[in-house]
Amino acid sequence: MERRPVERVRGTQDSWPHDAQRLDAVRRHLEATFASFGYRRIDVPVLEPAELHLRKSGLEIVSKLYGFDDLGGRRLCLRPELTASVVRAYVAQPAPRLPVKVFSSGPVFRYERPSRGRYRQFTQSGVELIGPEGALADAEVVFLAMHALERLGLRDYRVTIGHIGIVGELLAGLGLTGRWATLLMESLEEARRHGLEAVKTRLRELDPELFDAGESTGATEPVDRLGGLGETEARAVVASLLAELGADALGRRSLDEVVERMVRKLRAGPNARAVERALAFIGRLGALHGAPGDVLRRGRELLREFDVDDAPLRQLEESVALLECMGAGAARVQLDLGLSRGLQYYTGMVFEIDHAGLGAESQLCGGGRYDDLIRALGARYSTPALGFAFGVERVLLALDAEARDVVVERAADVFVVPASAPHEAYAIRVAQALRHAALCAHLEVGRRPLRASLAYAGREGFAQVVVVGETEEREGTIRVRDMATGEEHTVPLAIIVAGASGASGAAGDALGLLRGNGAIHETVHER
RNA sequence: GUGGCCGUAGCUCAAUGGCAGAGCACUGGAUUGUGGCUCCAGUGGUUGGGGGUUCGAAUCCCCUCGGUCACCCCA
Repeated sequence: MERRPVERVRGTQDSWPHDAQRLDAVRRHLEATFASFGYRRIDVPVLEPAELHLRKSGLEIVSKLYGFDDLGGRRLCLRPELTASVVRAYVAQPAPRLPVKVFSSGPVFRYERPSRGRYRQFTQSGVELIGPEGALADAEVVFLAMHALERLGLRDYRVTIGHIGIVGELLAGLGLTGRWATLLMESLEEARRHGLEAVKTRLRELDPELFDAGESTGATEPVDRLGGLGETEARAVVASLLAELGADALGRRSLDEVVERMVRKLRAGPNARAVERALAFIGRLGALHGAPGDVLRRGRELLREFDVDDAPLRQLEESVALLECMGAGAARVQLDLGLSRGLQYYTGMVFEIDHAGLGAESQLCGGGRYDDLIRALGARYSTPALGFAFGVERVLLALDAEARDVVVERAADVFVVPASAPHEAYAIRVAQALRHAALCAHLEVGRRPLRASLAYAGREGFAQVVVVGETEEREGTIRVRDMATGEEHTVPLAIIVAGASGASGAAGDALGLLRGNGAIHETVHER
């Protein structure tokens, strides 16, 4: 038989009661805030068809998907986030009336290299708001996320807001769609962090043909070297040119293949120019970050220069103004027009919340607007929507970083000890009576010497211990020991029983004694 | 995914090529129905795992698993 212990799966955690309670307390605080804004819980599966997350999530998520085939040969995955599942649920059964305001919490999975604050299984808690469009909805969702942190007592966080729609307008204006639009969207984040040259290098590797065509023809002077020729004519021209050069140069490729490639390449001029122009814009846009007023002003200038519709920027401006109304001032909020986020379903406002005390994994929350996702997941209609999710473990780390406590409320604990074996039955009755009176009664089941039980109760921090033995059983009483003072009182069991069914006077006194002045506010804090 | 550091008792750590140890914790006793202090005794280790070098490896080398830090990316 194998003796070695079975190891925990990499990137997962065991949370013993102390930590599990803290996590649960944070999650409940977040959910209470969501509820206070009118959101209600929705539960969705941890297990989903892999396709759900392959459709619109983007390479980043897809490459980290915990996927597998089940016994029926279905391609499944452990969900990497909550939004897609909630939207899937909505598409399957749309609510009769909009808006839909739901929150969900639970484990999500990403196959990454683990480190502090980054786990393969972690807990997300977030909201989705389906229905409303416009700046007020954007602002309220961001404010909700901020307010949730405020209510936990956090102060050292910062919100960064951007808007994917700005690049979207530009690409649409340049007629860029499909693969290139996606590639360029992805480049925004890269440009922001590593500069435009890094983006160009990557794109050149990805599609040297198209890109070099743009470079060689010159970005300022686009040339469609096939003029207005139709497809058939163009191919004929290219084929005849090749014939003049001699077909030997063609190598193993068939003539048709080569002709098609060349036609495509020669036609690449305008497209490549569009890419160039988009990149120039993206490079400039990615550099726009900082205080809202400043960024908005520079953003307007950039859009005018490139002749791009400034509707997204105006909406962003409105959201910032509304956030200010809500009390979320510029001290906490900054704009970053290069912010694009890894999930590709975002279409409009996007935001992140970071905490200064967390080092490399500083992001507490991420979200944004995903107006196309509902259609992308199969609905025949399109519905605007937005949402965000917190990383609950990271919120916990942030609380630690700010030396904040999480308050866990619970009933008082009482330790019930039979003084000797013959009185175990009576001790059981006593414990049950205490439980009926809304106390947490821990029965000593170890059958160890009384002093060992008391030593244990002392170390464990029980405020009150109930000892019952021969005398107590005969008299129908319990002996209550205050562990802090060593004082003991004898209380008739009948009073406790009466107290359980709404009592006053003596019963109230007795229960107050056991509770040590009512419910204990246990402060749980890891140091 | 790339690079660095770490892994010895439940916990914190010592032992740098020569008998695997200490403190705390845990269990029992001194004290038969009364804890915290004190004293005595005890349990607990394939030194993360596998292979190699060596008369001899916790120690040196290789592989691997796990953790962690910085990148990358994200919650």
